[in-house]
Amino acid sequence: MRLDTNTLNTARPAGGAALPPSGLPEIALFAGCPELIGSPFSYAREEEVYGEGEETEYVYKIVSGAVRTCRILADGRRQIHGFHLPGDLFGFEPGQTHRLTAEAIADTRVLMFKRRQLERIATRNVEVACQLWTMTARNLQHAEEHMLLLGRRTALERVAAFIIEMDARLGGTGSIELPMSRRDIADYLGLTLETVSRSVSQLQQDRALALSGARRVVLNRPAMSRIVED
Amino acid sequence: MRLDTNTLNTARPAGGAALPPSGLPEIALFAGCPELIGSPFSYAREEEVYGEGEETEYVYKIVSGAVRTCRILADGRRQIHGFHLPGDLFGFEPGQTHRLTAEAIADTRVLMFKRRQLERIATRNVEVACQLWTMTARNLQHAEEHMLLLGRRTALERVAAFIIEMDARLGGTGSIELPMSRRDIADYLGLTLETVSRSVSQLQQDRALALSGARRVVLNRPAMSRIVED
DNA sequence: CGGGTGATTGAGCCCGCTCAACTCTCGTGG
DNA sequence: CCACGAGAGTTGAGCGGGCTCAATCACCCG
Repeated sequence: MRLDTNTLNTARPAGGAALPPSGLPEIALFAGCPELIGSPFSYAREEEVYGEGEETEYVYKIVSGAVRTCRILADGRRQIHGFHLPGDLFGFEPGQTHRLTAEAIADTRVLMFKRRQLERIATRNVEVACQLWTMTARNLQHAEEHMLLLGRRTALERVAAFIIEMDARLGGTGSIELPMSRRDIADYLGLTLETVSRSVSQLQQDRALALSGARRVVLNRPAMSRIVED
Repeated sequence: MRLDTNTLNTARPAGGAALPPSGLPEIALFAGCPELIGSPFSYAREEEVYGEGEETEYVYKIVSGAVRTCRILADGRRQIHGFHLPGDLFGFEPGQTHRLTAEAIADTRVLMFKRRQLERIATRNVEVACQLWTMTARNLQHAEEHMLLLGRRTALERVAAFIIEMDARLGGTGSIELPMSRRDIADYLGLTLETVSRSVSQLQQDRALALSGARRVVLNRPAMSRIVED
């Protein structure tokens, strides 16, 4: 299974950590675009970044922490559409208003960019316009992969695919610290938190992964891949 | 629930039928772009238009008929990502290869456009580039809506939402002819064909819709909306 | 040491799946 | 005109994966 990150990756060196461990992340949005400078901002754990229906005024790039974007039905059912990790860009949607809600999963630092300014540059700079389109396309690709998962995968396959995706996005070292709760995972995978927990236990029993605490995961890559193979 | 068509609508007059009932559909892809002329082509029912992994050489615009795009797992599980109806554009994916398979649901006539040529024009014509981006964005929006459906909706809600979506895309008259089989609907909604059939029967019993034959549907819009309301 | 949050585990149930029989429609040919 | 067959759709019976509800456990942080 091929799960691409749904991110425009500018800060992350190929195959390296989520952020350069030493220096600060660059403040410009794109490498070739020094006139786009972001304003640093912070959100506390569980704080809303923007809500469904709000004006799409800013675009955000995560420096540290993590953000979820989701939709909620009137009766409380929630579908998380994606998780955004350090280096990821989010909040860029066509149209005047956000169709999703964005909330910080952990204490999160971001850089904010004026959407208007970004668009103004995109109309002039083909490079930037292309990067924006690529980002939207990558989001679409991720969504397509996720639809297959939601529509046709079993609970065990979903959880395994999720862990593999997270490992890939967090550096691909095979040893990760999940930033989100079981409930968040469940709402991302279209399951209940109990089923997620049971599936993780199952994977551990099958020696496909090892836990230390609930969130620290070491994966047995071959075994995990075998579960989700298509 | 707001379900947008995932189409770049150029041929369809606002609120009108899928195609102007009289004249032929225009042969150019975009209204303001007469140099892009498509070649007519036809596919028989169940014929493949392109397969997963093939080169993305052409973009297609449907003149008549219908096409599904899907992914299939090794064990036969299939997820249909979308249906493409007259006036819709499909086959435009970033990257060198198609990530989805496209097949004709019914005998279908299309116009084919060289992807390369389209991209060449897009780099020069901001208007066209913007339309392409809007199309990708609309596909993404549709995908987001669909993820909520696949992850958090009941079978009855899914089927009701599907009929509403089809009505909207087929003219919004409240009386439609479904071009696809129960199996196709099932693979779109992440259900089995039996469950789709049962749900349709249920909706009929609840007076939310009326059938004549399996594919001709007249909907009771208020009752249908009540079922999927969020 | 409690207290609180998050995660795990257990027991039972139900929605949607599986398997199977039946019906309906429609095209073909006698 | 009906007979027939094939494919699509419907309906029924029973099962099971994932959900619900609830109890327990693990881990922080005072």
